[in-house]
Amino acid sequence: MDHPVTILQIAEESGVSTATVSRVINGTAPVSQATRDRVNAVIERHAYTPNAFARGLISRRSMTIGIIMPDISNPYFSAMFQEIEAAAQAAHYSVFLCNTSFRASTARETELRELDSFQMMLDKNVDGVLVAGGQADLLCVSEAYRAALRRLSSLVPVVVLGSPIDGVDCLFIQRERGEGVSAAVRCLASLGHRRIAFLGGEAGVGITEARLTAYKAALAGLGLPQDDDLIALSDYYTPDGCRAMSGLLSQKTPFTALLAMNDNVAFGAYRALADAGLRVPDDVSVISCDQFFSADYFVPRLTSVDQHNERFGRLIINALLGVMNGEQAEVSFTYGPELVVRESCAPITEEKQRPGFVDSGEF
Amino acid sequence: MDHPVTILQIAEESGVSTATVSRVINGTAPVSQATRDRVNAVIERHAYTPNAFARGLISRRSMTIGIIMPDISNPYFSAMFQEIEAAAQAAHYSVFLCNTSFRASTARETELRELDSFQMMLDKNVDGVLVAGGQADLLCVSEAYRAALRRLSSLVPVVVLGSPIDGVDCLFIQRERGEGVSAAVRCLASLGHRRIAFLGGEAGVGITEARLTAYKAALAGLGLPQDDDLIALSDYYTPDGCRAMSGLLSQKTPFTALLAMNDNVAFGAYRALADAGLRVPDDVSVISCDQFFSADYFVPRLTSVDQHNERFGRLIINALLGVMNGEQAEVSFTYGPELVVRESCAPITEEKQRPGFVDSGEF
DNA sequence: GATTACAATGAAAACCATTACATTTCAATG
DNA sequence: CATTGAAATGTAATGGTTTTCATTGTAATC
Repeated sequence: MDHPVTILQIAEESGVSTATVSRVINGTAPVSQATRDRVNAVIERHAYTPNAFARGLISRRSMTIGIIMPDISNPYFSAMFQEIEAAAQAAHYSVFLCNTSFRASTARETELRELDSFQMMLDKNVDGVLVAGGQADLLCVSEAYRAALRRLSSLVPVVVLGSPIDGVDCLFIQRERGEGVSAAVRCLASLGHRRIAFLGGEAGVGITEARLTAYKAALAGLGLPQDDDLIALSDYYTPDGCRAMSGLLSQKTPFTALLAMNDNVAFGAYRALADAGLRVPDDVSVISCDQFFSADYFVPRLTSVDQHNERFGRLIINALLGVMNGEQAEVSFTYGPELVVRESCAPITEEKQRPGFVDSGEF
Repeated sequence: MDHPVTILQIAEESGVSTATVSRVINGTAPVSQATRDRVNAVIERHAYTPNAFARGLISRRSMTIGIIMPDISNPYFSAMFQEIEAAAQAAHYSVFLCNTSFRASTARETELRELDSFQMMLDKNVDGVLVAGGQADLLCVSEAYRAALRRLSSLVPVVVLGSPIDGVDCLFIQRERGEGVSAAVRCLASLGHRRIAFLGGEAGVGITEARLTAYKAALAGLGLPQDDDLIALSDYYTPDGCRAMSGLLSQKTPFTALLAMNDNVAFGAYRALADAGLRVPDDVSVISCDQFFSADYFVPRLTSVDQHNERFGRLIINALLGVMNGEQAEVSFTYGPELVVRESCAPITEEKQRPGFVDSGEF
């Protein structure tokens, strides 16, 4: 590997001081056209790039934003990441991504990895940190986590997706998360469904609990029966959706419609339903709460709630950039969820009832 | 934001010199137990972390590896990324990810972004770069790209997925890419299929062309008819697969089986087939060349070639780590592709032939 | 013509950790 | 007891850039 060129060599070769070269590069002070041209020519010839370490040492800025996410292979997060990267680059920042959770890891491992990732952010001298969808969105946050977040946020601007934690100086961003579920339940109810199952998500996680609450409230509001046996939590991926659905089916509690946490879970549910010989929407209607990108290609096409995740991604990165600039911007996400009706829901009719799936109507 | 603690403050507060503190932190020279304890206590109390810039300035290492990938939202790449991140972290490196292409971007934009990303890698002072699936895998590489890659690789160790480019000092890793296709074609042929379509992928891209070549060779080897009308290239995503499939169907060229570039494309194909009222595998058999993770959940389950992409991800990151350590390791990927037979293929029978889909057998 | 203002440039300090080199201390060896 | 070697620690140089402060030169103003 060649030894990189330094600003001193550029300066000597251009017959100026390093200060002048620096000024040419950064435009921080006027430099005569002649000198500028001369220096630029030398820079060009050597393809010189200033040493980021030396720069950072003085400026105390790395022009890097850190993003902590559980799992980039999850479409929800990868879509968000792309928005974030694009917006960051537009502001001349690059992003440093840290994955904290793989599908197989335990909650404990995930927490440890997230705590590690905080330290990594400090090690990398990032100028700001975005924490999306980690421990912070747990209903119950450990003391260690709280302390780590407190320390992180005392050293660098931090934006967290989740509900505020006492004594931690971050910007906490929380979007409304129940509306979409309510709309979905209303939609199913309007088609005549009374026994609606809830599928996927993890107990104790903010988003899941919020949706569960909204689901129960919507059922109550519409006078529909509530049955804990119709709630099958698991996780956010396809195998989880399939497993949860199978479990629900083997339980024999009757239902005619289904609310899935996201398209992945719905995909798994389709699979389990097919295995059981049930058809969507003839036997079971399905709505997914979180549209990714492929709902339109499901067979049958999946009715899903578009939560405008890309827009939300842009919102949070801009919020972080704002905080980094010392702005005290108010953050509010005004795009309500939008139920996109496709083919996976049908009105309930007597003949469509699966044998054994009897809604006694006694609730 | 608090002003971070420096090594000098730690030194003063511990009553030693900065050199000693450094030795305590890095273990580079013996320090008496008493001093070590004292210093560590102070470090602990201040939660001191050495400044990465100052460190990097001296060590010339950032302990960061750069990864350039087209699209992290593509499961192929996100799975690879996770392997890479895990292996890198095990070696105490963190990864800096750079996405160069979004679904909507043009080839020209993508090339520019990839060139930019090279510069970003240099700006970030990464210790090594992995280039996966970009321009380098194009059959025809532009002169600008070649020059940029030459420069990059003269300054930092680089591993590229693709075929060697003259005068560029990288480690080029190329895996065998035709075997899987051959196996798939053989499988379909053994079921009696003679007219097999090829779906997805982009013309001019190494992986696509390699598979196309293998596809043609396999057909020829088995004495099956070749028909360019049965080749529908597009891109690597679900909408592309759907579009390509629709195009193929509207063309009316008869076929009874289908080779899809990957599971995304196959998913789109399923959709288009359903739209046309065709059933898998009764009317059309489908094999995907590149299994992601959800093949098992397709309805019907998708027969797909497992290319061991996770293993391959591990191989390339270890190759890069090797190159960074100055090893001249031989790289060879010994895991052949594995055809995982599921439900999407069926033997051809007269009665299953779709009306109008006649294999005249004249080829 | 003297004064002022500013453009253009350079010298040197600062940023913070690491490390080569120097010094001191102390135990072990003969 | 003198000598040797290693352990323990300190001093100061080093890395590459930015930036403050100082200096020179030049044009504008009265």
